[in-house]
Amino acid sequence: MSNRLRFAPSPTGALHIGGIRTALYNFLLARQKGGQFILRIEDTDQNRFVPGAEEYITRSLRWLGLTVDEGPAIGGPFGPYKQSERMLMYKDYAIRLVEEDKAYYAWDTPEDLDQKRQDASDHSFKYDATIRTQMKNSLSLSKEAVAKNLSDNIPYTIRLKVEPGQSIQINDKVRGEVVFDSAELDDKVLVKADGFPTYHLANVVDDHLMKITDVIRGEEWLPSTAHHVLLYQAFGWEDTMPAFSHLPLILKPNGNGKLSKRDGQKFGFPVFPLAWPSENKAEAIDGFDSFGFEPEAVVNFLALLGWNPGTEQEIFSLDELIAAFDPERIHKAGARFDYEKALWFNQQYVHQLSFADAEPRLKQQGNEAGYNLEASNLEAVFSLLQPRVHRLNEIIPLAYYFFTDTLDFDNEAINSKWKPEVAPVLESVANTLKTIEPFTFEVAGAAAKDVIKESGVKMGLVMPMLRAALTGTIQGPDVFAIAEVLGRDKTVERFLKFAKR
RNA sequence: GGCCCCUUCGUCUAUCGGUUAGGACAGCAGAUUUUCAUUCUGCAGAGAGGGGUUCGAUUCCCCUAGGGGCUACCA
Repeated sequence: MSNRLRFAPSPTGALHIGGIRTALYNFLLARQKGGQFILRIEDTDQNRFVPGAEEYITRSLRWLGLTVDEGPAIGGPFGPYKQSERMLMYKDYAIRLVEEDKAYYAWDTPEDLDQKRQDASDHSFKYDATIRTQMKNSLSLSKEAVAKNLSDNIPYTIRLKVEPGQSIQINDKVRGEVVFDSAELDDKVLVKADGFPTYHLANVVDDHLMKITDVIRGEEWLPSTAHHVLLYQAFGWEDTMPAFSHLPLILKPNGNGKLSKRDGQKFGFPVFPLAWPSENKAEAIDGFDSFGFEPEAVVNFLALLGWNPGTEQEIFSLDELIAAFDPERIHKAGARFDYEKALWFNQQYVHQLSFADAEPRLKQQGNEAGYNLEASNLEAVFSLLQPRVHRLNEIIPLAYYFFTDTLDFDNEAINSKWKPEVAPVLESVANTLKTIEPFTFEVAGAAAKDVIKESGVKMGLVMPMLRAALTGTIQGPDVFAIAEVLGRDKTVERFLKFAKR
């Protein structure tokens, strides 16, 4: 049987890059093994549901090129793929466990439990074998009381009956053998009082029903994996239990703890693939897309955050990643998010971009900035600026002087270098360029340099002013390369105008 | 507090007992670009600490320290 992997986010908001990396690793292994990559929406918590989150997840995966084989939008042989649409079955599975004495009904209210937690001095309260006979459940109550509670429809939870004295061994692809003592485990809630399953139940049932073979998920799930193993055993599914790989967490760039939503806003870099639009501006969040990142670069960067193939190759296409990926080479320790390195990866991809790839986006960015791009040679502009930027969306602002005649002069920098004797030189350069043929950067450049030399004014004084005349700033691409793209008329006009400033 | 995981340059990492501990990002210096960016070259920079095992430990084991996760009727 082929490998079946799933990415199972809960739609509680924008997906951050930790989740994206999890999705990516699942995708890579599925593709490498010729198996299926499944999207399952785990929306069993009604309170945390966020409208639009599921759609955001779908859009993010599409943007990154992680195509889904089975999922809510496209269906598949094991659907539905949204847990809220699979509601009825979970409880039946749990009740089956109750009937086999592997789980039980519990009528303790959240208030009861809170009280118990407060009564215990530290964090010592644990709903487990040592305490369950003192609680309100179908193990401690008389048969009659249980029957009455049930017939009275008093809301209950169903808890897994964890028997102490067992050693639960997990063979994790990343971490090796991890052992838990069942005496340390609590009787996890399987079904909540509202009838919804908890993650633990729904996850195990669905992974079994959807024939999932490999579970790749975040490290935060490692402790509860012991419960999941117990569940597989309770259901008699241990033979088809998936292989587990628990991923290291992505940490804050500096300081302690895992990367959070807030870090993006705090440090000024994206932590989400796509921008999360919101009418409330304070809630709107930037994404790698709105920062001008290439999806391929994000994939490449994330793939190498916590995993590497053991070679010195750094740039990987998605296909190369699929070929090279190996869960056993996933690093164990958490990895700090490094925005500078992400930028570097993006630069590598931006420099590889063809004009055909870039053109539609440049046009859109130009239009959004209010420029009319039609009059200029966008392809030439692109090739001039491409090697200079880390992100595609830096080009239009940097190249604004090709799209407007209203220059934004950097007067502070210009005035500090301006000498009056430069003005006549600018004029003679302009006059020379009026007739020079052909108007290319080599020919025009050579001619202009001759004029400057003859004038006796230092080259270092004139050149910055030529650039300032064309662009408004004293840094940027080669002056005559700009001039060629700008064309003879505009070049001459700007030189003359600047000479009279 | 308890349980579990982790620990190589500032950061991401290679090394599967014997290496001048390699690479990348960032940093610094130089070259190119009469600017800036790019590009190229070079420099600097690491095995948390302590015990073992071994002829030999970054590598295996233990302890300590530090970091992280979990400890919800959230996922």
